[in-house]
Amino acid sequence: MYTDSSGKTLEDYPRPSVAVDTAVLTVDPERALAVLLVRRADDLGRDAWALPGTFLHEKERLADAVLRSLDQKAGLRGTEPRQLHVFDDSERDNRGWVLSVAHVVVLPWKVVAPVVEVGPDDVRLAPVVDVPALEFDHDVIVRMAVEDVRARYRHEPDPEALLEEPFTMRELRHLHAAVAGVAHIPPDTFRRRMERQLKDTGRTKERTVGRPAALYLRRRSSLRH
Amino acid sequence: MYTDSSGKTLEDYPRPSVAVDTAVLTVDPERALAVLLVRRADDLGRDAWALPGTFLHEKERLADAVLRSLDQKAGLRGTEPRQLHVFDDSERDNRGWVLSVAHVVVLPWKVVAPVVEVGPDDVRLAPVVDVPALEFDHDVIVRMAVEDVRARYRHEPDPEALLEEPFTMRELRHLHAAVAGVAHIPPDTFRRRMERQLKDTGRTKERTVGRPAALYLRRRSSLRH
DNA sequence: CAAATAGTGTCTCTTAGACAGTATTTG
DNA sequence: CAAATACTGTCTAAGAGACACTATTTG
Repeated sequence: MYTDSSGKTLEDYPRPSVAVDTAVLTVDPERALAVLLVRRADDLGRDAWALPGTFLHEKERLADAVLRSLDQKAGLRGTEPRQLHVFDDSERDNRGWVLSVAHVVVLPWKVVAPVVEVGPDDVRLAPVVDVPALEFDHDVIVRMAVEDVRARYRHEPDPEALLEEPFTMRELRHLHAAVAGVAHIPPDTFRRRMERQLKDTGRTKERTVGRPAALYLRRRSSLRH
Repeated sequence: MYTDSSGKTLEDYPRPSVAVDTAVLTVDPERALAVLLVRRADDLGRDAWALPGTFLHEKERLADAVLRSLDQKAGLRGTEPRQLHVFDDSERDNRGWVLSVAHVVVLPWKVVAPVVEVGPDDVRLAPVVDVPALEFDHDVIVRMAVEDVRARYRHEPDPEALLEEPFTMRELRHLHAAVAGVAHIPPDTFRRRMERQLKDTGRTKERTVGRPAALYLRRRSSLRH
């Protein structure tokens, strides 16, 4: 057995339980940024809402634990979790000493909709502007997740590949407004900022009211969808 | 004992060892951004270099473990660690399943100098442009730490409070050049960007060659120093 | 005075924002 | 044609970068 500089072995150190908790964000048809919540019986047996999470399995990767918890709790698959922060207050979970690695996952509405619409009663979406009180420090995780995603959408067109390609400038703009949480983004300046970062297909959207809109692709087309 | 939704208790889950590893960055008198390394006997008993780190104690906060490891391994105190990332490859440490929470700490040369100059032989600084091969994934941690600090210095004057107040624009500019890893920053545009974020003392530096320079304070003066 | 350093005026370029105009479709 | 939507031209303001100029000190 290898030892560290003090001659102790790994077994000589206390080990915390390690959990992952995930803010799953999506944009609903009303163009609101929303987060997925799961029902959870709290200390007193009352219903409460929390983010989906799970404890780490033996030698499991954190991202795999995130995907496993989303599959088990909400039947969601195939995503790319990003780490946000480790919550390490020893009192944060009254079951014991639990570190939680907070993650964010962004999914298209098309993927989330079936889960919350026809799925079980203990999964729901809440708009991020109106999240109910959550268990543990999950309110903080939601805030960090929203900030993270908004920062990523600030300068790049749809970095999470929420839109199906090809898409129009209008669709892209509405998506960015939803993520940013604003009602309106000026179309002309938005176009000029984004156009150089997109690939023009040369095609236009057919059978529309008004002048047909050009169709674009992301430069680095996502493998998703 | 509280249980989770599956009826299992905390003890039913495997628990990884959890470590912290820290990139301590400073700017040396030659104006190079440098990282603190500690000597470590590797698998074969040969000398190798690594970042200072330690295993978490019972219910200890991560930031406290970072401070404890810096005190023990290098005699450094009084800092504000920031989390960078959790490294979770189960094979990353051949002693067993170890999660490592990487941190970055930025310290003034005045604090680091005594440790590396008169301190023990198994602590040294390496310029970040020329870091030797490190144990584990510590090379990656150094890269992330440097990126983190550079991003923080991009738009704000000395956010880590490396300079003692008051300081001149020239001192601030040289510091920012060191952090960014460039030989020169154009003085006029640098001044215009930073001046509005500083508090002018109205005083000037005495007994200098050339016109005396104005002395500035950070707006939100640090509690350190 | 020369040398050295501090600081300013100003030009160009780029970009965001605002706003009005032109272009192309449906019905 | 009107209505609707897509797109462009152009003005203004702000900021970065470059460069020359002025200002204030020491010796």
